[in-house]
Amino acid sequence: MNATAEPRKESVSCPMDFILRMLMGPWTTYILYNLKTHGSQRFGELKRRVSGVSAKMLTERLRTLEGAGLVRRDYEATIPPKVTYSLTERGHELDDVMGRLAEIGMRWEAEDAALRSLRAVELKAAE
Amino acid sequence: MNATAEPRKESVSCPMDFILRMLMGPWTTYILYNLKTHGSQRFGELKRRVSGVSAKMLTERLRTLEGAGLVRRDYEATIPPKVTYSLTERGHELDDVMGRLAEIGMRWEAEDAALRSLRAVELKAAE
DNA sequence: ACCAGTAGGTACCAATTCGTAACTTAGAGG
DNA sequence: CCTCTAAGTTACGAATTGGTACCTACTGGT
Repeated sequence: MNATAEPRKESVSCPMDFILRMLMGPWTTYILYNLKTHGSQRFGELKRRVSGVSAKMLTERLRTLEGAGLVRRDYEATIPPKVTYSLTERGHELDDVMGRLAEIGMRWEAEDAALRSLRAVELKAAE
Repeated sequence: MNATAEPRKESVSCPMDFILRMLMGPWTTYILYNLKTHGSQRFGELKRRVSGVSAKMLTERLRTLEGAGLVRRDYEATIPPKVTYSLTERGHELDDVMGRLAEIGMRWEAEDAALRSLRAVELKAAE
């Protein structure tokens, strides 16, 4: 975390920042989640599963993930081309952290929901 | 994600997506890191530490973090107003995960650097 | 002949994002 | 009286982003 005045843009420094920027790109979590739970998949298959994503975005995200070594791309130049994506070893290194994040996220969501309904009850009682 | 009428919002709702979207906002990791390592701080202090951030962004990020319950905002209406920010309990729940992420990020960075220099050496040897 | 599917690439377009600059409030110091 | 400060808020504007539409090449179905 360098202190002094720098055009921060490319003076990366925080390793968390880099990795989070990767994980959090538009559809990234959905893509990684699908690759993790459904295993190796073709482009179209993945696109259908991550419903709503455009081909452009999916391609771009997959290329980025490939560049970071999280995803492997296997290209078969058969006549309808067949491209298969899967998680690499490195991709699987995130399983643990992602699991914890998901767990925390769900817990917070539940806590917040409980708080909200509690407040709703109090409001009703106050009437 | 975005605008156009999505079927997605409530159907899948990856809890990780929510939490990552929070963590990854523009300056968020720097802010959380600073609050964690330097403890409770005033706005200006924080702004100086997270060098490069604009007041607008910092305010917006802090408000979001406050809304998510990760950060506490203590406002003293003294004449030059004094506003102090600190991590909440919930904010500290991320310490562990953030640490792991940072560790993984640094390891990957080191691995990549090693690979690059290895390749550089090979290139030189091939000449 | 025409359409669909496979895995994209490219051009364009609208919306969102983020930075900059100016304004605020009220007291303290000169 | 004038300016400075802290912690913002608001308005404006440029840049980035992500979607849509259209393009490739090839084959199998009707």
